[in-house]
Amino acid sequence: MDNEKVKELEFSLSMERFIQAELLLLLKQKPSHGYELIQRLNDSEFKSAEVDAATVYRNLRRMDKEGMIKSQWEVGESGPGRRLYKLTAQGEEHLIVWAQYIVQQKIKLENFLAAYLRFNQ
Amino acid sequence: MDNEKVKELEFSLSMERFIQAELLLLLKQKPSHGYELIQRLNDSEFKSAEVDAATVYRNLRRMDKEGMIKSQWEVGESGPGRRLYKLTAQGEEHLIVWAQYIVQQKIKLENFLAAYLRFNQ
DNA sequence: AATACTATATGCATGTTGCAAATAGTTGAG
DNA sequence: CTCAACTATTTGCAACATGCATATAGTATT
Repeated sequence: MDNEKVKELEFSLSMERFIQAELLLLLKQKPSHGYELIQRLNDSEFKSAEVDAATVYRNLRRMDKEGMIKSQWEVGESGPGRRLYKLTAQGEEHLIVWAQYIVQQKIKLENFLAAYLRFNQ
Repeated sequence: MDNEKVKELEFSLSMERFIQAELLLLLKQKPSHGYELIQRLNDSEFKSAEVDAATVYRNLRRMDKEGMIKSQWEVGESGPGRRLYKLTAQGEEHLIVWAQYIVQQKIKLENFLAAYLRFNQ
């Protein structure tokens, strides 16, 4: 476990940018564009509330700039142009860090719930 | 499960105010003041990084104002004055909602990890 | 021509955090 | 006695992420 990198995430994030992890995973499964990712997010098992489109587009642009994903403008046969995103090698590594971080967060929640239940019975 | 109330939390929080849940639980276990709560948080099983004092004090004041906890100024035999916090009935209810919310978040993380592992093997 | 759907981007107010710094009483070391 | 360290709380500020609303624009349907 690369605890150093998990620490880096810990530093600036709580659970806020969880959407990034979701997007990276979806893009690992298959390249996609923003609009489609929004639909896939709303279908996926790991969603809670309806996602906000602006948040998705903004996070995609950020990850693009940071090199985790790369985009390519597509003028399809129909509909407006769209930006097709693909996961990069760097993004794949980042997803691993995310997974480690999420494991830790899950443990944290479990510890909380254990303490909560222990005290409630 | 009171999904309406869990929804309310969902609305404005991601995982940011998780510290509130931790504080409510600690105060349910026993009344405490801010400085002590910081130490208890750093000892507790459900902590991740070192907690920031300002964040603790601010959240305590907020929850005080909102009626989830109530404070009482104490001039001890030694050391500077301190604010002793106790959990209120309303706070106890709120903690239940938090626990429900945390269960949901935990499931969300598990679903993510399941999808991640499924795709990685 | 009007409406709906696909598709992306941006502005703005709001809320939370971390760090730093201010304040202040108490205790212990030299 | 004085300086440092510890207990204890508060406030200011910049940074950041989000949600909602809005703008833009191409395409398809009625």
